[in-house]
Amino acid sequence: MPELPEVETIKRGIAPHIEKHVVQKVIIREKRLRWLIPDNLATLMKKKCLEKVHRRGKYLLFQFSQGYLLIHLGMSGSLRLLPTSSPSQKHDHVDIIFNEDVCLRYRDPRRFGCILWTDLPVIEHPLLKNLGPEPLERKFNGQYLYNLTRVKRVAIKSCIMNSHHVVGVGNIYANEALFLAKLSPFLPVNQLTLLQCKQLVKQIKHVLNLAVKKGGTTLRDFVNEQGQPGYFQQVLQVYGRQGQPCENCRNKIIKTQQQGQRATYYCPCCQTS
DNA sequence: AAAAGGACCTGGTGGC
DNA sequence: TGCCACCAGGTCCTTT
Repeated sequence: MPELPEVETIKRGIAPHIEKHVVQKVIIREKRLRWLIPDNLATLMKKKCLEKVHRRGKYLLFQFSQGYLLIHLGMSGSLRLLPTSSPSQKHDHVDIIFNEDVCLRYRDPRRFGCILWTDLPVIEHPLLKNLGPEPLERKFNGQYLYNLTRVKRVAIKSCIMNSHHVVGVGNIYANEALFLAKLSPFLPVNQLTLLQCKQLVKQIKHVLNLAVKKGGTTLRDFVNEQGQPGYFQQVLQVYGRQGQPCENCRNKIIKTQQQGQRATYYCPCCQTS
């Protein structure tokens, strides 16, 4: 389930191998992702030079000599670099072929991801233009979070997972950051003090930076561009640890469904405010 | 207006 | 062994 660290890991892995290369061929085996892959995508991309790979939130942006390819991995998507001759398997929906040694292969069993093309300046694309700041940039700071939340009453966990407020924080890292900041996931955001906002932002940045360093989190199916897992799951403090002792106070970690939505993991002893 | 819930999708798991 | 219900989760859309 790729969150920001996983997408960043993939970006760093693939970029050196495909930047400044020209697309020779695009194979689309299944176009029914979250939205249909455009019919003319292969024509649009053929013979175009990939200038640079960017990331915005959990989106990968492939900047071509003209136009951008947008890829989102949903929760089960992966991008790997393979020799063009390697046989495709089930759920390998798209190949972007640069030469016989370099094929960028998109796999997504659950098809929650998307592959789209835009000729607009990419930040004006409807999927990107309303996104909040990048969590690792200075614009995302305690004061920003404090100002944003004065008139809202949602639970803090929902707030930081909302991509209009800050991008890239999914369920795993939201749970982890709240634990490290010693904040209850259910706390209404307008009750946060400025100090608490600063602590939470600090921990979000900390946990994301550490996860990038570890090459992401692999719970079930995340693999990097080489098909290898990440190692951040070894550092997880609460996510997936229900019934196990809190590393801080040894009380049991609790798992609940947050308003029937995503699973929330927390320590009821340490995360009290 | 904000918040909550629904929908999309498939593989893995656990119960019977 | 087989069948089935259920869960996982990112994000847009719809409903409250």
